[in-house]
Amino acid sequence: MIESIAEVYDKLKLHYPPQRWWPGESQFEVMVGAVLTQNTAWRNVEKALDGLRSAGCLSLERIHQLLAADLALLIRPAGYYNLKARRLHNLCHFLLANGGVDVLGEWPTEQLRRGLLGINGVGPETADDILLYAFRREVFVVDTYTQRLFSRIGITAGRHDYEALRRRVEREISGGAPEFAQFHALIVEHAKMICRKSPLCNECPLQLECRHGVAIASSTH
DNA sequence: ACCCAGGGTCATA
DNA sequence: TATGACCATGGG
Repeated sequence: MIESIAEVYDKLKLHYPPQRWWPGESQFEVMVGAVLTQNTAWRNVEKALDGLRSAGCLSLERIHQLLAADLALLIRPAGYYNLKARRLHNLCHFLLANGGVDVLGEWPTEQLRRGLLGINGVGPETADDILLYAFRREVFVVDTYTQRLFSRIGITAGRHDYEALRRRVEREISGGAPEFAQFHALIVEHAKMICRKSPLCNECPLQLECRHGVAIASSTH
């Protein structure tokens, strides 16, 4: 039986290679990816990012200038393109209205987090993606995989409670931003593995999320 | 033909 | 506070 969050991290590190996660040419590209990947497979996000790049539009100024309709066309493979075009514009507006990415880099983490959450289209996970992977702040990202995993193991009582879980991981895992990033990446890697290869509890690689013989890979299984 | 993916907002009750 | 509808493409 798994008892602590640190124990989960240790097991994941033992069974999977170190993950290189969220490669991006710039902080801004990471932020764009964070919006585009909302409820969307990453491979589709890559297509959209490539589209923006090859159009020479993967920059704060260019996206800000684009008409929503044109932007939507460029990010079409990422899905929800009309919605996400608006959200990207909202993000750009926030960045420009506050002096740009470098100036925001000087903000304290809590202030920056509140600012990001104030953007229409940026919720808790997207904000924390940006804080951790674009600004390298000591913030852990709680995504649906994380919630499902911890809920199954019995670490959480199965409640949503995003903030509580985030704080708890940040308190129990030491090492700061690099460790938070690695932990999050390993959770996603693990989720992909069990989803494809071992949907059943008894076959899962780590015997990690086993509980009452129920599959964890998908809530609908 | 279905299921779901590295969510978030808004309208209802 | 808590559900439900909605957004939409692409791969399994």
